Amino acid sequence: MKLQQLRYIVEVLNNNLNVSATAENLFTSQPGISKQVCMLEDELGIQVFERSGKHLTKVTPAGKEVIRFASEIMGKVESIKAIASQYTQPDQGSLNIATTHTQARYALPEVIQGFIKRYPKVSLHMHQGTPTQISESVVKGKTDFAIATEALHLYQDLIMLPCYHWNRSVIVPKNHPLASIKNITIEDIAKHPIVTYVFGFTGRSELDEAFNAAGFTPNVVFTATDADVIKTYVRLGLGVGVVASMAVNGDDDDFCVIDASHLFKSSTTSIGFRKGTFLRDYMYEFMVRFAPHLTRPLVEKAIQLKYSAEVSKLFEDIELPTR
Amino acid sequence: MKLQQLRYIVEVLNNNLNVSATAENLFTSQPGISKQVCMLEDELGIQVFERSGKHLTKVTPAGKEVIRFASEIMGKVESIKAIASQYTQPDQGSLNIATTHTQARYALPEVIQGFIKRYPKVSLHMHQGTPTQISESVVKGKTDFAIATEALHLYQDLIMLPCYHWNRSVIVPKNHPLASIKNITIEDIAKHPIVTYVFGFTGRSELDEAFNAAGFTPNVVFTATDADVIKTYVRLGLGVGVVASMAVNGDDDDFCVIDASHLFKSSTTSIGFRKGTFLRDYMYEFMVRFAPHLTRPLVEKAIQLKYSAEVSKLFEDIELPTR
DNA sequence: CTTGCTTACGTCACACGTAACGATG
DNA sequence: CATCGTTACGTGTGACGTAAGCAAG
Repeated sequence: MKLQQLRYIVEVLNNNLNVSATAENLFTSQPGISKQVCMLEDELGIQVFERSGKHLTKVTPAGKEVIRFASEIMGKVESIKAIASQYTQPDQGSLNIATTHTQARYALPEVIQGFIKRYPKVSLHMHQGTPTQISESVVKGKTDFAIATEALHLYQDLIMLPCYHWNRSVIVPKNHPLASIKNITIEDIAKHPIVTYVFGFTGRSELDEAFNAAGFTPNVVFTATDADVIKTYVRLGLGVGVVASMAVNGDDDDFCVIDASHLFKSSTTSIGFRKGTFLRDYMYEFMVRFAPHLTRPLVEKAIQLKYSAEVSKLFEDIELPTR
Repeated sequence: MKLQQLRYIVEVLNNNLNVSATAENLFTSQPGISKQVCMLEDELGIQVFERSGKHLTKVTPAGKEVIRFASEIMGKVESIKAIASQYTQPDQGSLNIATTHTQARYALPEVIQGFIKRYPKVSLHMHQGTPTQISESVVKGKTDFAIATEALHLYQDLIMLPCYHWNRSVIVPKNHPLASIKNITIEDIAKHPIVTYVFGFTGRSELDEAFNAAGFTPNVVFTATDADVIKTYVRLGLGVGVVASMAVNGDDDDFCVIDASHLFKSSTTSIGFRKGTFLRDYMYEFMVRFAPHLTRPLVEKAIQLKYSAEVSKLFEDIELPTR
């Protein structure tokens, strides 16, 4: 059994069982991969992939389990390299952050600015995507951190640490009837068409929940994955916008911004990373900059835990900031 | 980076930094290992081992971390092999159990008899040792299961599942003064010299605790690691024996056996295995035979957890047998 | 007929073993 | 001087790339 063979089966799966594509991505020859995969299967005495003729059609049950372990092994190999770099070039390396537009646009800029100043030699990459894509990218080891409000908790192989709570605001054009109402209610909003986040994004579920609880059905006429787009359509008069408050804290003085923290349950944004991987010093530093309560000892303690319930417990007594 | 290189550094550490000894154990040449270790160090750009001249003296801090990951990788490599065997020869394989004399002699025979009958092709190996040796042997991946009352909980990389409670009995020769006392107390026992387990073995700590709590100092004149030896010395009139009740449930009619379950806190024997390894079907089967409440779904649930506190919680509502 | 996996074959790296060398205690 | 790790060198396995063969949609 060779490390390459394990890498190959993992990557073949990541490339939808297309060996040719895998070969291109790994900058090697297609027969090379094919042969190594067969040799591994021979050595193990099992098929990892099912074949119809000469095409790989799917992964066998045994293959799934093997690939799962193989993937963990590759992760740990990366960790060993990271350990080495940590000792040879503590201030150099790369930091890949997978996150949503909301975080990238409103929560992260300041943190990243400070981080880059402190670690100018670390090359920082932002990968934007849906919460699901984000989580999977971290699980697969393509990115180091996932930062999102949704979906992270669905992945058992992620360690997920709460960072901050945030609330929503309602935005309407200045001449809109809602602009003059005091103590706005769900009922008030329900009378108007709504423009907000796509389902599965940026705490969208809390919105639906609040309407449900109040006995109304929200008339969502338009959804987008980011607040900038939502704002644009609110400006066009398409409806009432419901967005994260941090997205309207700035200089949007062509809007009327109505705080809605009393209407919707606050959401929590978390940072997640892959279980069992080594974290560079600068990664700890990034976390504490993003969420000051995530000190290194606390994070290390959380890493020891595995079950999300235990992690929640650890954070029970910690006051998270609200933005 | 090659799997062998990782195996080599792990094994060199296991052999107390003696490369020659490592080579012998791995049935390969000493220069081969030496070279691969150097090559790995070159590739990583760090020293794994500190050298004084040409002797390996100790492991560098970076080396410790690297070896930790390397060891996990080797464990997962074994898991992949186990998965393959599970699919090719579900009833064949090996089962290595590390345990203490008490378990091997009194708790396991029946279970093992049944197990061998069900899985005649599985080769079963018992490794006797101190609780510490047992735990380490599992942590290092040399054995599959650790079964013991003590020390297991000290190892973070072990998943440890409670199996059964057990109590102690006092044994004295038939003509001994204690033989005629009704409702025996700690005070009664404290008047006599005591023969019991070595510290760190078979729930010895509970014995000291009980004496302490009652305000007496036990006069322990002789300790042994197993009940058979203890019995022998009780027969010689050396003192009063305090042993696990399961060790005297048989045909020891030359003794007076006095139940002492009201005097000492009961102990719990656990089974432990290495975190993150694949368990063969027959391993699950072994566990459920040893401790009927350890059904496969329950064990799988426990595997998901990582923190011992969570495991304890999982078993809170489960009634363990007492022997 | 195109896409895509496998087989065949030649080349080159490299893992391993033997033997000699050198350092430590 | 005995133990033990490194260096030197020769050999053979095997990983990889190129080219040809062949099944599926």
